[in-house]
Amino acid sequence: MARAGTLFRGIADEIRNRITTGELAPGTRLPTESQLMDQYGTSRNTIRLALAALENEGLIATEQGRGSFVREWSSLTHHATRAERVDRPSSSTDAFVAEAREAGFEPSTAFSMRIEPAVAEVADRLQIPIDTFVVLRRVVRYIDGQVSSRQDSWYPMDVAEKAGLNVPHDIKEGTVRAMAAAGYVEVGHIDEVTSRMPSPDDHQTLDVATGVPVIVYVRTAWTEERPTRVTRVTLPADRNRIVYELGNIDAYEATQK
Amino acid sequence: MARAGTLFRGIADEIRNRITTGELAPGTRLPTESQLMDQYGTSRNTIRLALAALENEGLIATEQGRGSFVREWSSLTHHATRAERVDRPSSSTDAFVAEAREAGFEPSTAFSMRIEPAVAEVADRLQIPIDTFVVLRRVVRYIDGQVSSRQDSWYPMDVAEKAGLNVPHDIKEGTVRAMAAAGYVEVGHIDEVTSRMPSPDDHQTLDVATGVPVIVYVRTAWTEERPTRVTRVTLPADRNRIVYELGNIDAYEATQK
DNA sequence: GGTGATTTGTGCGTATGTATT
DNA sequence: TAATACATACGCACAAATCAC
Repeated sequence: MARAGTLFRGIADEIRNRITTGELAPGTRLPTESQLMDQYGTSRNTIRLALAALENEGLIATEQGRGSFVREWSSLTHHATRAERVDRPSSSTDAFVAEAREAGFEPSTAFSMRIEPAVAEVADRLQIPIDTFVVLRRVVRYIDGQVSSRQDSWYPMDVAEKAGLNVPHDIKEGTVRAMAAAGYVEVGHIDEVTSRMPSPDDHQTLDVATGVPVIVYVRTAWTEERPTRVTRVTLPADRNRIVYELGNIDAYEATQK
Repeated sequence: MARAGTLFRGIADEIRNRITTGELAPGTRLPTESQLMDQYGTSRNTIRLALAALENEGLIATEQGRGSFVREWSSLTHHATRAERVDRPSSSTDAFVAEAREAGFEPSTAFSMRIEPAVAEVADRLQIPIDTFVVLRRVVRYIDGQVSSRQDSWYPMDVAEKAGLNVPHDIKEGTVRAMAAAGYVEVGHIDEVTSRMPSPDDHQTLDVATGVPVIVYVRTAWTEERPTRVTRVTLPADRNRIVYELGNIDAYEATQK
C-alpha cells in the first residue's frame, strides 16, 4: 500500500499492482467509481484522476454506463520480412490470412486505389517533385470485423501504369511480383519504424482506444535504378507486433524442435 | 471552429488544429489556463480536460508553475541492421556515437553487468529453463545528458564465460565479435518490434513524458547450433526511430546523389 | 536572497447528461 | 421504466513550482 506523493497516484499505483500481479486479469471489471470512493474515502474526482491515469497507460478501458475493464494486449504477428519475399509462394495478404486463421481468427481485407499528388513524405522518398501524381493503393486488414492494420502504398505513375497497378482491385500475384514482371525488380528497401499516439482520425479509422499507441513503419523500396515504391503500414499496438527475420532462419527453427 | 459534441473536445480540436497547421510551433507556450477560461468562457476544469487530452496525444507538455508547451518530436535514427553487422568496422556503440555527433549532439553511454536468473521472456528465447543464471549486460545511451535508449542483452552463462562477457566493463571490439572469436558465430536473428505506454518506472529510468510511447524491440540471435543472445532495446518514441536496411543499399544511395 | 505574483497540480463538492442494464 | 454507471461541466480552496522584482 505504498501511497505515492498524491492521493490519486497512490490509488492508481494500488490498482496497477493488482493488474500487473494478475489479481485483476484482462477482461475483469474494476469496482465502480462509487465503490472506489467508499473504499478509499475520496471524492469522485480523485478516483477519476486515478482511472484516467491507468487508461492512458493502456491498462484499463472505461465504457460509459458499463464500467472500467482491464484491457487485454494480444498480439498478432506482422511479418515484415516474410510478407514480400519474392522467393516464397505467399503474397502479403495471404501471409496475413494464414497467420490469422492459424491463431483462430477470421480475417478479411478491404482494398482501394486512387491517384493523388505526392505529399512531401512520399515525394522525398520516391525522389520526385512534390505534387507529382502517384498511385495510392490501400489495404485495410480486419480481424473478426475489427481493423488490424492499414497499409498504404504509393507508386510513381509510370511504374504503376507499366505494372498494371492503377486498377481498383487487388492483384492476386502481389504488386511486387507484378512490378518485377514489368521490369522493376526490387533489390532492396529501407524500413523506418516509429510509434505515436493515435490522432482523433486514427481513433475512428483504426478503431484504436485511448492509451494505445500505433506503430508505423514506412518502407522505401528500389530497383537497381531508382526508388519505385513507398509503403506505410499503421498498426494498433495493442493487437500487433512486427517481426523481422534476418539471416539463416532454418538454424533457429531447428533449435525449436 | 467546428465544436465537437462536447465543450472540452471542441476546445482541444481547435488547439490541435493550431498546432498541426504550424500556427503554434514546437516550443511555443500556450495561453495560460486562466486565459483559455476567459477565451472560451468555460470553467477551469473544462480547460484542463482539453489540455489533458492534448497531453495524452503527445502534442503538448504541461509544467507546473511554467505553462503548457507544444512538444517537439525530433528523431535520432537507431540503425537496427547496421549496428551489429560484423563486416563493418563500427561497433554498436560507435554507430550511436557517430550518428549523434553527426546530428550535432553530445552522446555518452553508461555500462553495467550482472548475473541473474532468467525470466520467462529470456529463458524461452534462449531455450533454457526459467531461473537458469544468465549474464545481463546493460547499455544506457544518453544524448546531451538525457536518456536516449536502454539496451539489455542476456547471454547463456557458458557462452558469456567463454567469450569473456562476464566482466563489468564495455568490450571495445563488440560483444558479437567477441562471441565469434570464441566460436559462437551468429548466423541469424529475429527482431520482435512492439510499442506500449511507459510504466511509472519507465518515466523515471527513461525520462519519458506522458503521452509519449516507448518502442521496444527484442532480438533473438543464434549460431548454427543454438540461440546465444537476447537483446532488448527500449526507446522513447519522441526522439527515436528504428531503421532496417535490407538488400542492396548501395543502389539506393546511388539514387540520392 | 527573499517576497509576492503567477501558473499548474491536487482535492473537495455539486449538478446534469448519456449509455447501459 | 427505473436504476446504475460513466461523461461532462460548474464551482471552490489550497499546495507546489516557477518567475519577476
